[in-house]
Amino acid sequence: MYDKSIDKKWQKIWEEKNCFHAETGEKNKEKFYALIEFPYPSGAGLHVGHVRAFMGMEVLSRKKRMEGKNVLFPIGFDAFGLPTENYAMKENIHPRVVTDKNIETFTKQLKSVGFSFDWDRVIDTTDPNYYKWTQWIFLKLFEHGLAYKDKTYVNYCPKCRVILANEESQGGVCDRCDSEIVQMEKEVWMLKITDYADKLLDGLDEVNFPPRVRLEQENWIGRSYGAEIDFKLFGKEDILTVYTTRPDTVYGVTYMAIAPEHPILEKYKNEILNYDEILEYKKSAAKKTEFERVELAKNKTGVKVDGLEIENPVTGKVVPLWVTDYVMMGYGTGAIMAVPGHDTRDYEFAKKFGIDIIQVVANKKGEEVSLENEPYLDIEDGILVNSDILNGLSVKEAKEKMINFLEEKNIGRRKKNYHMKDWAFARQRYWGEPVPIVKCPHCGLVPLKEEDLPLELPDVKDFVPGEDGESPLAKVDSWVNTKCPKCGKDAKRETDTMPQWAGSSWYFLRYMDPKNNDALASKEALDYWKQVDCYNGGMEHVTRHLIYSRFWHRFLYDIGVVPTSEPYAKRTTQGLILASDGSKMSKSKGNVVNPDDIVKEYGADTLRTYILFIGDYGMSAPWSENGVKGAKKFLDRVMRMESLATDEDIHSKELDRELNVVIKKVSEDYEDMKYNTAIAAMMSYVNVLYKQDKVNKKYIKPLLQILNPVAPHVTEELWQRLGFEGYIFESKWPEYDESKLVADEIEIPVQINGTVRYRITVPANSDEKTIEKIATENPALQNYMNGKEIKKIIVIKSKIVNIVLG
RNA sequence: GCGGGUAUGGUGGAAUUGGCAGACACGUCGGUCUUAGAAGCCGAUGCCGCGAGGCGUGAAGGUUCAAGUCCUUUUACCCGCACCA
Repeated sequence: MYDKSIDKKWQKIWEEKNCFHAETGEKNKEKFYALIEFPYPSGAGLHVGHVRAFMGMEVLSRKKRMEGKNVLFPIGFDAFGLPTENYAMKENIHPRVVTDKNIETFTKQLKSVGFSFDWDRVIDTTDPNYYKWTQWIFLKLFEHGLAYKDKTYVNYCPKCRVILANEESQGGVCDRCDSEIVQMEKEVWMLKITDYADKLLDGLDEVNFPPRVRLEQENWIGRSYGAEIDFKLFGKEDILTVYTTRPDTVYGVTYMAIAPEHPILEKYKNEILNYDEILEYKKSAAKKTEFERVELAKNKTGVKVDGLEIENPVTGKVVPLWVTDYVMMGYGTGAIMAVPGHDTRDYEFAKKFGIDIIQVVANKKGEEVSLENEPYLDIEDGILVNSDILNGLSVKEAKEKMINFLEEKNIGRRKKNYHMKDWAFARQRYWGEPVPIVKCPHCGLVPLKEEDLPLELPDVKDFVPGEDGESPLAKVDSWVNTKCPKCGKDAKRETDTMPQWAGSSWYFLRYMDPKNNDALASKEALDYWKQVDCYNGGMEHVTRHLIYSRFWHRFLYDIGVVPTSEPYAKRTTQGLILASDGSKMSKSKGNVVNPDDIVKEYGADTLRTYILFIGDYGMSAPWSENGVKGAKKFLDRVMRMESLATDEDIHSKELDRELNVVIKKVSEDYEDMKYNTAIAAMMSYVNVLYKQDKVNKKYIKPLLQILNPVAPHVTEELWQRLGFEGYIFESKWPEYDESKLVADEIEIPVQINGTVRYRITVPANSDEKTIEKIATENPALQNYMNGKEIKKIIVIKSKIVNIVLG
């Protein structure tokens, strides 16, 4: 029986021996850096989802160590953030105290599952010795013009009283509390991630990410190729620049449209005859929630601007200007050239407001098509018509020709555009890294000197943020008031803190050298560990943490701090664990499974084995209490092999084969993260051993070794009981013997017209001719002949025979 | 609306990429052990049929000697983005 009391015994030994510590710079071993997304230490404690997410790399790490690699498998805590702060406010405890307590709980829980982390390298993003370097990177970004302060429209969550990045307000709701986001104009710190859009896209070619991860990042960055065109305000000096991906359709422009927030409205308010009406529209548009905007998408609204007209610089044609909220200030230039003939939105708008619709792209034969009910969108093989110099060209040719024309005439230019926006990098909260910048009335924004880092959070009693997005730090006069590092005169500190994603954007570098006081990590450590070899985490971080950290890392590479351009060579993802009814586990539904309970009742190895056996690692799967019992039963059977084991000289060709097959299968499946089938193969092997009265220990020893990464406590215990030398975790990974994988004779199914009818036994390496002969000579064939003749025989060596009768 | 994914027994899930569908496990049934139960061990278990046999991978077509796997059409659910100009 697997008695859970052995868990503690081995965990104590591993801890005392410090077995899983990785030494930087070891020359005679190949390095392997396995990374898991470090947890946020919430009060809820460890979740079975964490265990699944960590187990993938845990198995790989233990295997690689046995294969003689120098494995870095670290753990830490991403501890800044709102939940801790909210809890601290509610209970009136300092977030430092809450964080320390939660980290302690997590640590205990992680150790009770038996994870083989390097506990000497634990990091905590809220430790000043850590965030000193988060601030240092910020200063470098500032120095290189990638951190700037700007007054823009930002996403604001009224409930959390905090500004959110685009990535944190997907779908128009707050990442944290699901409240509706409002747009607010505010001056905040931004990081110029858009400068890195191309590098982030191109870098995807250098790494091994799952296709859907790659795709989501590509879509999120959203690069498009097109042109900017400078339209003229008719009779004025000003121009109205638009961005379009379809410069070929410029002859089809019948009106122009701008976002309600477009500055040109303010500038020309004295000449706009219906300015009041437009202001009214602007107000009502701002009031619409994200939800309403999407819901009402089909019903376009807008107001015509009386008093301003726009001249098409290519055709000279003058068209009306409209204000509409289907044009966004945040994308392109906030203004579009509307081509209702070939754009769905423009078409709907034109139909509703009775604006002309002109066809400029015809089908591939050059025939115009009816625009009665819908726009013509087939750009694949369309031919340009009604377009003067572009007539007769394909869409692709016309685009090129028009862009060249625009650049020649200096009325436009080739332009790439991105969906991704700059990163709003400020939170109006206490529990975050202070921004190391001083606001000086004389010198402007002045960075702190490097030697003055870390800029520590002041110890305060009141963490409640102000009503209108004011940071609680603003209330701490003694901290806010300081001297300008440049001129020495009175100045004030920046009171916003960094967002939660700051600390996690570089933590994988700190693991390489976690206690260094002179650099984020030493050059020696960075050069040795280079980059993460395999990084496992959730899909939910693909457009947040994974983009942010790739951005920071690429920046650090560009300024010569790190030796590789990409932080993660390979990315893998685990699926969700659902509740037993298939719904999501959630605190409110009360269906969360606590790993502690499983460890206490069934032992750590049961939890580990079950979670890996639950299904395909990348797919979600429902929790099953019976499944847990099944895993326990398997481990019990493994333990009971003790009574099967013998030193007697019993050998079997069949067992030799089974053993070599299972070693091969499990070794390969672990690498492919197919843990469920690896465990199934080991179960089958155990079933085979149970058929024997006695089993020589040589058939058990390698099984324990390949099972060790999954069930380290059980295998370590049985290893010791069977008297094998040393500890199993430091034994050498077993190799399989290729020559022993195949049996002497194999059974091959024979199909008649595609249905299996009988089986034949042939020598393992028989050729097609021999197999055909044995198959056709089998008397069973006669039962199916019935006067028919053999039309064809297909023989697939060592797999199948199909005899076609007719 | 666009992009991606999934669908296989009573259940969770396998299936060298076109070659025995249902590995492994749960559940159920039977046997064994026991005074009895539990645990263990052994066996059976896709569906219909007494049987020969037939039918079976969301649905409908197709290609092929052979299809869960490839093609065409389609349905449901999940995930991501969303007026992307």
